[in-house]
Amino acid sequence: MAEPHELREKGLRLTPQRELVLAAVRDLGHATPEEVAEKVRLTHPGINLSTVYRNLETLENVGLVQHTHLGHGGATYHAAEELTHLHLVCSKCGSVGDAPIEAAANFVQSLSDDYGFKTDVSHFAIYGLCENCQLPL
Amino acid sequence: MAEPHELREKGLRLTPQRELVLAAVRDLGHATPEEVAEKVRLTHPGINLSTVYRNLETLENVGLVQHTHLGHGGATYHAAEELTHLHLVCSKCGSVGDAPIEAAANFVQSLSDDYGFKTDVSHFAIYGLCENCQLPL
DNA sequence: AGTGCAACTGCGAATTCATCGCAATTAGTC
DNA sequence: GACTAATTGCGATGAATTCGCAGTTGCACT
Repeated sequence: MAEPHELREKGLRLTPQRELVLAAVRDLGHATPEEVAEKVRLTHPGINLSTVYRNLETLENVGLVQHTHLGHGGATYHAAEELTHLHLVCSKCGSVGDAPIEAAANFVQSLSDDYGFKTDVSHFAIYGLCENCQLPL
Repeated sequence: MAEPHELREKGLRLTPQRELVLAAVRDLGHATPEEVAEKVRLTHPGINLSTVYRNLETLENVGLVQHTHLGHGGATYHAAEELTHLHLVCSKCGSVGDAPIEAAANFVQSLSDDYGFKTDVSHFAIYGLCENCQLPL
């Protein structure tokens, strides 16, 4: 069959490290580079952190993964196909909740209509207080 | 008269550095700590970066300034009274556009109704493509 | 299967950004 | 004018990310 691997289709070389990084991102949902490295090390202990960073960047360039800024400093990565939700980041407890993308549809539309701004929903993070953290102390 | 200084009203000591940091944030609209330091150095060359960081933190604690994450790593600070707009951050050119908060009112409301999530509009950054960067190459 | 080249990896060093400890200074109080 | 605690400067420290380079390895082409 010689079904070409998805990485090869993107013009990338197929290395164990690269496959594992992609798999880790898919498994983890969203994860920091550090977490990805940790996951990869389960099956490939020697992998270097630089390699993880470089592969995340490469995979992002070909559109297989994407990153989001969920607050503080670090970026978190997720698989590109998994763009079915918004991230609701709690500024207090740091939890990351989900909401369907449709919840933002009207908002996105009106930003486009009124300001010519095309909101990139995939790079979208929403800050606030989650339900739990609103409870009285 | 003896009109007490706004900083003293908040229980803070009135130092030249602190005043200048606050003034810089107000002048600059939004700025990184580094940019604030640069601005302050125009009139107070010796100011230390740590002092800027500490004062930004202090001023944030008493509610005179706030910070937002506009993307990459760094936080940007703005005066608290200037919370009248959303930040539309262009992922390509990095420009930061404005839109009135009301543009998000429905969206915020529905997140609250449907998910119990209280969106903190002041800490809100919206990623996407600005009008210019949508133009054909 | 063997060869060659460019892409990729590992590793350590270098950068960048933010925080911390401590001694000297200084604002505000009496 | 003197006292005390807050604040500053400065250098060290720490975390996160990037970079240079030499060695390795995928894969295209015999």
